[in-house]
Amino acid sequence: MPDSAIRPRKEFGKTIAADITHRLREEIIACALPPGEPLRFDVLRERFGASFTTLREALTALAAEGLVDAQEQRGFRVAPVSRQDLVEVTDARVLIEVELIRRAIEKGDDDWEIAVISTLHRLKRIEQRDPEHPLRDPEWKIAHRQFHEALVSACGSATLLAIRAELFDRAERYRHLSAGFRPRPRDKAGEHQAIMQAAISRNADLAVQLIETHIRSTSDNVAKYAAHLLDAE
Amino acid sequence: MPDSAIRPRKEFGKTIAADITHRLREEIIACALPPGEPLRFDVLRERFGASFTTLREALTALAAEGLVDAQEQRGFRVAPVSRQDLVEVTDARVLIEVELIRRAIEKGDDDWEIAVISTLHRLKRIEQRDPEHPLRDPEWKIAHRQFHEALVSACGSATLLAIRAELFDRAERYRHLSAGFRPRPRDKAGEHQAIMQAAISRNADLAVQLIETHIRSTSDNVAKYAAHLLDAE
DNA sequence: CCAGACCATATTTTCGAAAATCATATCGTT
DNA sequence: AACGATATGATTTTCGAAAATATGGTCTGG
Repeated sequence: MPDSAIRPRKEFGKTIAADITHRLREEIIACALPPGEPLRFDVLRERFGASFTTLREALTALAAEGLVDAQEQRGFRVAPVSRQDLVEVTDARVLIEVELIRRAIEKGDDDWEIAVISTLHRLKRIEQRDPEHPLRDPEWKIAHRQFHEALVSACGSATLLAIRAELFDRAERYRHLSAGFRPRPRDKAGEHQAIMQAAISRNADLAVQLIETHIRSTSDNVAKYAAHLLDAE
Repeated sequence: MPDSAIRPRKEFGKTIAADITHRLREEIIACALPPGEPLRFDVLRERFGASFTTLREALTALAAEGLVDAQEQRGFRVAPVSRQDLVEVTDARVLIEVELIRRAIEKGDDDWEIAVISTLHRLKRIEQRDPEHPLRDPEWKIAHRQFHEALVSACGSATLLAIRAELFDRAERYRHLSAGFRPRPRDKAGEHQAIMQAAISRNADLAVQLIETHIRSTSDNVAKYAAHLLDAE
């Protein structure tokens, strides 16, 4: 699926508003639209080719997700970043993800195991192609997300999965923020492998501990290498 | 502030869209708009006196909160209720509220104690006026919400407070759903008093246990007395 | 030189018409 | 009668103009 091809007006079956919401979300997470950036309608109108009201709907939805900051009567801007927000997002992620991993390990069936194993396999394959800059590869991003999603998918709560997904997005934006300044990725491949093994062997305590470390060390890395961006705002 | 007076076009400083979002949220939580009800624009347009696009923005925001169900190309409807959803909301609330109570008890200062005590006092005063039907009194609803909000307000995480608030709204809708069929309110006054005392005396374990019981028994009550509504859909 | 009022411009917000899409009824064919 | 295609009406979705509001600069009086 060549994304460079001319993009159809909208994806099949979807409203334009939903499509714009999706594209805006991607750009904000990737920091193509940097934190704090004012989102003026003229500019967005040109960039996304949609009308005022359609854009407004998309921005409102993203504001509810915490990726956009709505300032009444004064427009929208990309949600600013801060050290405090990074800490809150990290904390909330640990709280929820830990619980979901426990539930998934308890409830997961054969399909769950297969999903965990196959998404990790796919992730490793992509990492082999370009071991230096995984975060820049959009396929790696998708595969990484899908692996972590597969891990908790069997938890049994759509409500908590939706909350988890929002927090994951907000955290991923911080990862992108520091991506350009980080010297080298840690041994993520090894961490993911260990998490998978703990999950499949139903060792909940170990899986929980690994996940917590995984989340917190990523966050620490961001705080370290994006420090100048976090203190500026 | 007589709400029966002619409502101004919109509240001061707010956009019409934000105002409509607020009013729609209230009506959905109160089950004035019953679960599953289709939300057609003609009807809403007449009821709320706003245009298509403004309503659409409000509905999109509420969809992100889980109170409205957006069906692509086929409009919106009030989010349906189900036994499964009630269980998920209850579970998620316990997980988060328990954590927030712990943090608030650890971090709460004098202002927090004062807020907890005074919101409970206000709640008890309102209950004295009409001990039979507290849920029908809109002032009781507000006071009840403010007491529970005060309890966790000192937790230090705006992110988790926002998530908690959404879950509280969704749970309140279920309370309203069963309100008409419940024979008698339990001794809520006593429960709130006990929670307050545990919190103020910094007995985190006790407070956590009381809150969990409080949430779960409310949920059980809903499941019992609104059973016919939960299985229908 | 500063503070406040005023105007002009930029930007957001709202509206209803028009286009797109879906649901339903009707008809023709097997 | 059953089925599929098609037309018709109902409903949602999108658009750009128009109204409302904020912003920034200029002028005036102290």
